[in-house]
Amino acid sequence: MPRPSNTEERRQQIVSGLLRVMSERGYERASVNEIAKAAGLSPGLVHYHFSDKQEILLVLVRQLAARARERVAKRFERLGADDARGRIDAFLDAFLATGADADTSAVAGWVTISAEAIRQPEVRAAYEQVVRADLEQLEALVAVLVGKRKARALAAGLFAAVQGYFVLSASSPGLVPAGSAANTVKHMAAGLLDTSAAREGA
Amino acid sequence: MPRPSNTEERRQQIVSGLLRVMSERGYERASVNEIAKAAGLSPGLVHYHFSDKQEILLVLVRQLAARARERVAKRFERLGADDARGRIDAFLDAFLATGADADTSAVAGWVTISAEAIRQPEVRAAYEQVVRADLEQLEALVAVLVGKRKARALAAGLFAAVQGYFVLSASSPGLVPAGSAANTVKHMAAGLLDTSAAREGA
Amino acid sequence: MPRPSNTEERRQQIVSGLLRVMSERGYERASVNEIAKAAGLSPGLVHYHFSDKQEILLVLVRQLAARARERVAKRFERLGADDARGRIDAFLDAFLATGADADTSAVAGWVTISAEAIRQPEVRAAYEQVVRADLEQLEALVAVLVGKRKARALAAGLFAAVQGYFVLSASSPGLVPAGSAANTVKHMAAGLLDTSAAREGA
Amino acid sequence: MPRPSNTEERRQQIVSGLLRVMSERGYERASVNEIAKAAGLSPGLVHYHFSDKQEILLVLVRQLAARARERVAKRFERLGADDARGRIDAFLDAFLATGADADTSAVAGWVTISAEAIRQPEVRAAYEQVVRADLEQLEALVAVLVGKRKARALAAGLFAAVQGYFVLSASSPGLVPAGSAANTVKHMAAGLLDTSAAREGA
DNA sequence: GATGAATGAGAATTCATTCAT
DNA sequence: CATGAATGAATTCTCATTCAT
Repeated sequence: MPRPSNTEERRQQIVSGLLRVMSERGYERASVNEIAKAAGLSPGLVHYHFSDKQEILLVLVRQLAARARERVAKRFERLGADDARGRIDAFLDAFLATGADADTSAVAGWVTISAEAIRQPEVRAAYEQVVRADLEQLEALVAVLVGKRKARALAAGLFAAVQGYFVLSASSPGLVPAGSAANTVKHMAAGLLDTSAAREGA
Repeated sequence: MPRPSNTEERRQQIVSGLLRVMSERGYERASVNEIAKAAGLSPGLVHYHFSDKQEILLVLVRQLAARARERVAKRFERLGADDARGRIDAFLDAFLATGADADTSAVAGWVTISAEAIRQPEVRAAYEQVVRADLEQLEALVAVLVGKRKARALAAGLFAAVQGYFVLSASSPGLVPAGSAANTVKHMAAGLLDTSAAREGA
Repeated sequence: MPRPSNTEERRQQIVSGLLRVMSERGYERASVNEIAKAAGLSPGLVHYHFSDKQEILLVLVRQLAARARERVAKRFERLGADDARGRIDAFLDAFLATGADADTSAVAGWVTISAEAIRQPEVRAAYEQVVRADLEQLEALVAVLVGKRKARALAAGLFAAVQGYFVLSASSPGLVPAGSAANTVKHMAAGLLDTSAAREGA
Repeated sequence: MPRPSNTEERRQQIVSGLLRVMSERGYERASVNEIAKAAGLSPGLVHYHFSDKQEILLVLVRQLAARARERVAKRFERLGADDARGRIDAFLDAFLATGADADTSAVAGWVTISAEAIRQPEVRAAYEQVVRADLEQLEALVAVLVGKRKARALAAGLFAAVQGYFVLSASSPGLVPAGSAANTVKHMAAGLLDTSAAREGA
């Protein structure tokens, strides 16, 4: 009679431990020992559940992305299926209203991940996959208003603004007026989409 | 007759070495040995010219910022002193026209620095200082058009978009339509500032 | 009614697992986890049936030796009890005809065991015991032809050649002409024993 | 004025340290720390002079082989260039007279290397290269007496006997009559080559 | 100024073994 | 008998920094 498996719970503890330590010390300096300590586990157990440190990071990438998607989905539920403008705002709110201001360590973690994606091919692959999915979702919403031709660039611009707020709020909190991020990006969206839509329509 | 000091040249070589190695391997994995090799110098000499690795990074932060300021200033020369809109576009072009598309390693280096700024207090201080200076410059330009009250938030939004393009182009090149960054942010600026200015003026 | 013991079967699975893994990775790198996996069992069970990793190795030593003895005995059955020359050839064939050419992993395992015997006293003891038994058997056969005085050294020489073929075929397959081992050692035996016997007889 | 390089001396110390420790504990259990201790150096220095543990082993393989070649060459000096039989005996003496009996740790090291060559591709490559060179040298000598057709197999047989003596003397000293190795293999050679030569000539 | 050898403190990772179930 | 989670020591390797020359 084997002991009931608690692997998923343990893996989750470890992933959370990585996020906690990483947001305080960066990925490289997040030693497996400290991750284990933060998770309340022994160091050896980390490598029992994960083949290496990078694998923990990859799970974290997907987990943070999944959380964001859930926030988006939850906001979408309250909106009509054809309210493209409302959905764009909801998308931006989902990322910035609770992302940049609220969950400091998730934002710090995400920015750290972005930087790691520059050189670690597997991290980059995971990062690109989730970014591509988000971008495509936003692009589809934008396309309703301005047409497919311009949608990709405009969506990228809005998404860049979101990512930029993450960076600035993690690296230089205090420089960005508190609570302004979501509103400002929604204004940007309005400016981009209304004038574009107008011109497009003309 | 003492030999003429080549300290400044050596320091520059080392800083450039750090940028090169860092853009390929990140800051933590940029070992002093590799920095020295990239600089064509011996490892020992690095510590003759810099007290520690972090000091090289701090110089690099200021150097990358100075280059950006120069690009801005050069573009300003061609514009009238009262052409606020032109100056905003010039500012954004200075960062994105040559920044995101051209100098890959500088962009990768800058994104890496942003992430390091999250935890290393001295890096954060240097980073914040240059970001604050840039932001204040942009804010002043924006204030001409929309008034001081809203300028900070709007400038922060535009600057966030710039930083976000850096991140995306470094971590996920290919997801952002090539060459679209500068134009999209200028459109954002137009949307933000024209509607704001209009409402402000009304 | 207790369930019927499958201990022997399990032990055999584990020993075979060790041989398989060891022939691919060596003894030290043959982790208990991999041995268990190769045996289709759980890691914990390995230590239920064996007190430690070395004990598995000791059983393997005796098992490989027993297999060789069986091959020798089987070949002896076809020969007259007084055909000393035939028996020597049969002995050599038993080791080399199927040993060096056929069962790659057994040969690799045996060579690995030889090396482990250099430092692990218990492995050495088991190894020496089986080597001594083989040597004494061969020595007795040789003694019939050349007398006791020279038998030990000549038997050792032939046995050394056998062991050497094992090493070469495991470490550098391709350097030894395929299929030549048994014949060459039988020629060696002929040369050694006939000239010795002649001189002895003279 | 840099400190004069002592790299070669250090590398030699480390290689000797590996041989010493390896002959007592095997390759896997020869920890870098102990190698360093045996070499009288700090652990970090080992990795300054060698990229990894395996590189030390590769140098050792070539060094042990070079020593054997030198012993062969020294013995050849005393012989006429056309004395093929004398040269074969000299070759065998060079390996066995001082090899198996005298330099215990070199023999133990070599046997250990043979076993490592089974799985580590780079070790195998280095091992095969030196074995091939030795074999070809012996084959050329043998070919003078028995013709090219049979030379390879006979040379391999004699070389196998040499390697087998190494294994037995390292793993089971006491089972081989002391001092008998060289003579026995020379008798084997005589038996093989004289009967072969006779038949060849007939 | 310059060199590159040297140090020693971590870092990730592996693994035999134990043990609760 | 059986499972597989858990432990903690050991190991290889990296690296900023120092220092003799």
